[in-house]
Amino acid sequence: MSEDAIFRNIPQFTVLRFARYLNFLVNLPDVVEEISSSEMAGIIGIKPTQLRQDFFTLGGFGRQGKKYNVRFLIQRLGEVLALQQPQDMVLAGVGHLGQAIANYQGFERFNLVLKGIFDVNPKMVGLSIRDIPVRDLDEMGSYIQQHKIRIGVICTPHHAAQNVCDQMVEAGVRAIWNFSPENVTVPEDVVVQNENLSVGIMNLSYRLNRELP
Amino acid sequence: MSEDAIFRNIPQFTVLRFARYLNFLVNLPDVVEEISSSEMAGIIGIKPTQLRQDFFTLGGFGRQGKKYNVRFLIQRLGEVLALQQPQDMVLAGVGHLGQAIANYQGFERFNLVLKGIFDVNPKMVGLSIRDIPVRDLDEMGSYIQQHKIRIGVICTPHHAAQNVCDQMVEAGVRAIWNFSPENVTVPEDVVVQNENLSVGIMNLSYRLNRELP
DNA sequence: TAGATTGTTAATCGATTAACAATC
DNA sequence: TAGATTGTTAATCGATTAACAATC
Repeated sequence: MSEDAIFRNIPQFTVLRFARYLNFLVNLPDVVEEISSSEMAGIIGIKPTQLRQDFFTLGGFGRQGKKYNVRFLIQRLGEVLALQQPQDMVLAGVGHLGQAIANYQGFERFNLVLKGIFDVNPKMVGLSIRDIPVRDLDEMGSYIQQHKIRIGVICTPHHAAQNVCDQMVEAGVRAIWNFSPENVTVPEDVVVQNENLSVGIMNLSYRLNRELP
Repeated sequence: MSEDAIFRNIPQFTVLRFARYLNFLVNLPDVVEEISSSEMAGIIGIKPTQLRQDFFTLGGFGRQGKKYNVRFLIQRLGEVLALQQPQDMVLAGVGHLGQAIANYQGFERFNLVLKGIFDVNPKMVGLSIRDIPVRDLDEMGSYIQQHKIRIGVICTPHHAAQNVCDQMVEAGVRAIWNFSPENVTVPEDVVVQNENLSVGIMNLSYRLNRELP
């Protein structure tokens, strides 16, 4: 069985939790060298058994009787989530949300690097965000091709989202991270992750009003 | 059976999809008066059967042989998600992400109204975002009590998140929407929704590199 | 050895899908 | 009536949990 084979068919909710585990682990103080399934699960808010079952999909991350080694865990989860090699991203739409994403420091720690920023607004074009120049949207396609970018972030308003998405895909992007409220559609060989902010707050409203005693 | 009773015990993934349905529906052009389960499911990217099963948890939203009425759907989903009455929010942390959330226009459409904005940085205090003054964090507790705010949004850096969360809960907040990478902990009678941005992009990285052909 | 801990299987629980009846 | 559509049950599928063996 190839290395790659064991990465296939991990349950989708397990992948999501892998990301949460990794995020938790990298934020741990350096002095913490090992951690048990129950400590970790407790803080994240799940059952220890679920965490161990998750790790079991990959053949187990530890040894019976011993806690998990934090550095090993971080390294292995990064491998599973394909974060070992740097991956470049472009971002379109420099509104408030686009600026916030472009300024977010957290991605580089996972080898995700924002390379190009694009907007249609001439007032924005020419400015820089963290030393990355904002370019005209017309240049996006050729930039993506030239730099072989595979990840595109959409922060445009609703009405522009599908068009920008199409341009990204046309130019070679294979993963779309969509922050607009629009449900963009893509070909089968492209993945989309919708990060619609309203969904989160509506879910919270339900839980606050309907689940709480 | 009381009106409220039928809102209890809706499967958690169904609630999340209710939010997605509602978001989709409010973005529809006004001329669209009715829509079928297969049209809607196709655009959202799920099976029509799942959508109908979701609606069935509430006793069904339509009638056999007829498409769904868009206005009725919007009204009913708003009811289920407890968005009928306006709900006030406070936000702490006016970094890039905090500013983006404070400027986001999309929430008001769901009756979610940002009332108070707070930060520790004296350079920020006194400024206004969309006519809402930024106040000193020290004033947050009494503001929450005075205005009986039940929803708190955390956009602070990692190290301040738990402290800010505690202050919010202490003052009476019952729902925390947390955008910091920290896993904040709350008492049992408070709900938290973590909106960690890194989790989304890590999941996308997995799907791009491990699931795509 | 005793206690703590993870690995692993099997049981349970919940979510999704298929099928078709009911209705327009 | 025929075709389109949703309502609803039952079957399937997948995710979570419990239990305990294995190991340190």
